[in-house]
Amino acid sequence: MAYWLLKSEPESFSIDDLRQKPNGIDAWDGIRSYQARNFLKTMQLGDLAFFYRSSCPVPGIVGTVKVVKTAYPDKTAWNPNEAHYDPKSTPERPIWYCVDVQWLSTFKDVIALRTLRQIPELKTMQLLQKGNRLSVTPVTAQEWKRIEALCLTFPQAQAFKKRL
DNA sequence: GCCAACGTTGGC
DNA sequence: GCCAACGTTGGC
Repeated sequence: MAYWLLKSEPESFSIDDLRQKPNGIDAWDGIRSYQARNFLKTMQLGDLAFFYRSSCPVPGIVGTVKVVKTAYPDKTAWNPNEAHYDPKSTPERPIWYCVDVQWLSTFKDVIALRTLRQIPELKTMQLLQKGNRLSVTPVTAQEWKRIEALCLTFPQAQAFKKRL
């Protein structure tokens, strides 16, 4: 089982948007970076991911999700009306892929990027590396555990633990 | 709004 | 295949 971090801008897709989908499940689509796509393709059923919100007043981790469907062609790439339309990708030769994720938990408080930077054990996080722009990054088991420990100080910790 | 970092494009 | 120009991301 692997751990990940998925970025999303709350103005386009928030963790509440995901939670309100049927069964809290939706496609993590619109990824148009080869590096990020390659990570998507290595995801396995049951992998866990942090939901990170970016481009907002307090960027940070807001909850967790689970991979419930492994990589399959991203249909939004074929639709000219979609923001992430890419004519180079076709149903016959798809370039872009997505996975399905299911909402697991929303933290009572965001774990701000600013907070993450202050934790010595998290210095290795890909998210925190200089110039990192990848919207899909791997998280090590140690990093996951360290952040989970942070979560357990939050009031909603019980719910979080139960769901995992 | 600024700008650093980085990926992509396209001329050569 | 090089690399300058350009576009995008995303924190601040």
